[in-house]
Amino acid sequence: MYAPSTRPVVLDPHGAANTCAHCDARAHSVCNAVPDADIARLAAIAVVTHAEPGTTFIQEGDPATHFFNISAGTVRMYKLLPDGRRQITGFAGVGHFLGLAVSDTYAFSAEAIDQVRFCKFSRARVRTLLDDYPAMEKRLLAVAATELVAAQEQMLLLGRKTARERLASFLILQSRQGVACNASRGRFELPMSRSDIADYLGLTIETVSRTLTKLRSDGFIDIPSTTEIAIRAPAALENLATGMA
Amino acid sequence: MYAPSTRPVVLDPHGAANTCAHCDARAHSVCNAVPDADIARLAAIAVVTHAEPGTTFIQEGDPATHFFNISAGTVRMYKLLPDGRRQITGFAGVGHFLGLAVSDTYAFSAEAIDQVRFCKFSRARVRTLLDDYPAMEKRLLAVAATELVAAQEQMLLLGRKTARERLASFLILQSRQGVACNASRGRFELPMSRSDIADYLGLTIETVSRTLTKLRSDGFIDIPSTTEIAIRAPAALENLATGMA
DNA sequence: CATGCACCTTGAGCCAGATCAATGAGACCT
DNA sequence: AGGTCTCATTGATCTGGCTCAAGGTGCATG
Repeated sequence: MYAPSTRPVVLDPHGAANTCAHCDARAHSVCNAVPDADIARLAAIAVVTHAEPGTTFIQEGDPATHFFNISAGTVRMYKLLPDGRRQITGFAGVGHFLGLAVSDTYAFSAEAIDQVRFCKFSRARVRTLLDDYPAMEKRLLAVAATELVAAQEQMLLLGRKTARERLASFLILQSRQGVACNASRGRFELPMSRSDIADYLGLTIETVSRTLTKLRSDGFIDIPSTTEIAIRAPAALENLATGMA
Repeated sequence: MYAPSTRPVVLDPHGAANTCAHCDARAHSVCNAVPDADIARLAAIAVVTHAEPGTTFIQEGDPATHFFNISAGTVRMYKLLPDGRRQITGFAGVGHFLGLAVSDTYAFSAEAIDQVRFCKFSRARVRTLLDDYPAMEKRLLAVAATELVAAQEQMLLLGRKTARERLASFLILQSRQGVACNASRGRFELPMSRSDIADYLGLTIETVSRTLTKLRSDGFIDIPSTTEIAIRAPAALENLATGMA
C-alpha cells in the first residue's frame, strides 16, 4: 500500500449529522461561528476527506468549487513558475481555512505534507449558508485580514531579510504555532522538509541546511533530530529575526 | 510653501451630505455596496482628507482607529525593519480600501506618493454600518480575498524571480492599472520613484535602473521619460515575467 | 544486515545583484 | 544664466547565497 495515491479518500460522502458537533478543529476554525443548535446544517454540507502525504488536493488554475477546513495534519500551499520554480506561500494546520478567492479558479495549489484530514464545502452551498450566518462572514473577513497581515510580513522577509534572519523568523513562527501541541518549552516539530522550508523562505536547501547548522553552532538553537528544533536563546533569536543583530 | 507637511489636511471635517453621492471613486470602491438611497449615512461618517506628497498618514504600530478609501492619487504601503530596510507591500490607487486588520494596531505604514485625497471612516462607526449592509461586508471580503491573491503572487516574485522577471511583472501590472487613465496604448505613467520600485521588488535602485535600461535596449519597452513607460512587446514581456524566456 | 532510497549536510567555486563611487539630467530658486 | 538639490544612470568591485559535487544518515525492504 505504498503506491502514491493521486486522489484524496472521501470517508464520509454525505456527512453524518454530528460530524461538525464533535470536530476537534471547530474551536479553532470559522465553523465556530455557526451556533450549536444549527451545527447540523453545517455538517450536512461538509464532506470529510483524508489526504495521504504528498497528495495534491488543490491545483492552481482548476475551477474553484470548494472551500476547505483542515482538521488534522499540515498542508503546504504553493505557486509554481512554468519552469518548476516553487514558492510556498504558507503552511496550513488544524483549523486553517483554505480557498478564499473571488476568482473562479484556485490561485494556488495545496498538498498534504503528512496525513491530513479536512472538510470540503461546496462554494455555492457555503454562500447560501453565509446569508443566514453573518457571524460566519465576519469570521471569514477576520481570517482573510489576518492572512493578509501574515502575507505582508512574509513579503518583508522575502524582499529584505538575509538568510540568517529568514531562518530566525521562520523558527520563531513555527515555535509559536507548535507550542500548543508540544510539552517541553521552546521545543517543537517541523513537519515539513528542508526543501519545503527553502521554498517558503526563498532560499535553496543548501543554504537552509548551512544556516541551521550555523545557528546551532552559535548557540541560538538545538537540533535534536532533523525534524525537531529547540530554541535555546529566544530573545536573541527574536532580535536576529528583525535584523537587530 | 515647500516645508513638508507632517499632517494631512482635513477639508471637510463633518462630511457634506453629498460627499459620497458625487465621489468619483465610489464606482470602484466598497462604498458602492451602500445603495443610493442610504448614501447620506455613509457620507455622515466620512471625513474627506488631503495628503501632500511624502506625508505619512498611517503609521505601523499606531492604534488602528480608521479605515481609508483612496479617492485620488497614489499611496505606498510599507513595512520597515529597525535598521531602516523597507519593503513596500503595495501601491494603492483610486478606489483602494486600506486598514483591514483584526489587530488593534496598523500592520503597515502608508504615505502619499503624489497629491492624495482619501476618506477616513472611524472603525467603530463602520462596524455598526456593516451590520446594516451585509453587501458591504461581502464586498470587503472580496477585496481582502483579491489582495490575498495579489500578495501570494508577490511572494512568488520576491522569493523566486530574477531581477529581469520582477521588472517585467511589475511593468505589466502597472500597465494594467494605468490603462484606464491613459490614452495611448501600452503607455502609462509611473507615479512612484525608482527607490519605491526597488523597495517593492526587493531590489536596489541601481539594479532597477540597469534592468530597465536593458529591457529598453532589448526592445521590450520604451522609456519616453523617467516617469513614463511604453510597452513595445507585450507578449514577450509577459513571457519574461513568468520565466518563459 | 546488506541494499536501496530519500533526504540532509558539507565543501568549492561562481555569479546575480549589492555596494561603493562618479556623473548626468531635471526642477526650482536667486 | 548660474547654483543647488534631488533623483536617475552608469561603471567598478565585492559578496551572500546559488550551483555543482561528494559524502553522510536514517529508514524501509528483501
